[in-house]
Amino acid sequence: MSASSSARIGRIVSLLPDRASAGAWWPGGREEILIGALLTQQTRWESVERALGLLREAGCCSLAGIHTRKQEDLERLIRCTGFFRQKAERLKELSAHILSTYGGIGGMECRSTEDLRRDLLSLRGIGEETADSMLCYGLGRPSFVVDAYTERICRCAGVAAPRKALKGEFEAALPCDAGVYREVHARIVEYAKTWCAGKRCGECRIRNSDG
DNA sequence: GACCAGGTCCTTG
DNA sequence: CAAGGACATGGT
Repeated sequence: MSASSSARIGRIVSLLPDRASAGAWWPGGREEILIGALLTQQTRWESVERALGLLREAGCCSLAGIHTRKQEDLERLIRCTGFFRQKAERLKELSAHILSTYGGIGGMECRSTEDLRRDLLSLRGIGEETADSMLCYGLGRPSFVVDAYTERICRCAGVAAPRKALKGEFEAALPCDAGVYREVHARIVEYAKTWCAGKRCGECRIRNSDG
């Protein structure tokens, strides 16, 4: 990890505008956030909100609710998020695992972030991004989330590195704080949604700034 | 109709 | 280890 990579990351962060919306960028209780983190894979957030709403109405937007409900019902409720068969199955596996291993989400509090991350990654359907989203947004742990937008913004800024490396670089460049990580990640996504897609990409201030 | 979305897993070379 | 396909719906 060179000093210059940390500086490059710092420059990217400094160029990100404040979020347009105030308040929590990823709303919901801890369990809903874990559920949403899985549902949001390769899917628009609007679809995830729709599915979370349906789960709430059905009274199963919780680990216990997911655990109890028939897989077939879950598939119907989360259908709009795509990959609904896998996701329903994986939500059930996640819920069963947390309930049996920790006795509930509260039982995760006394474990180290490293242990929790390793544990989440051992579950099917939970890769690095999803695990970090769960840790950072759901459990308040300082584990920086690197997603497709982060990778894209960094590449545009001349920082071409695999996601795993980018995670380390952001964590080295930022204070170790879950709130800071959440805010930076949120800004990256909000910025990228507007400026890193379609024809506006050419106007991107990050792409056009010199390192 | 093509292409993409806040990925992950499994199979091949 | 890199590359490619599968998983699936919904919006532009």
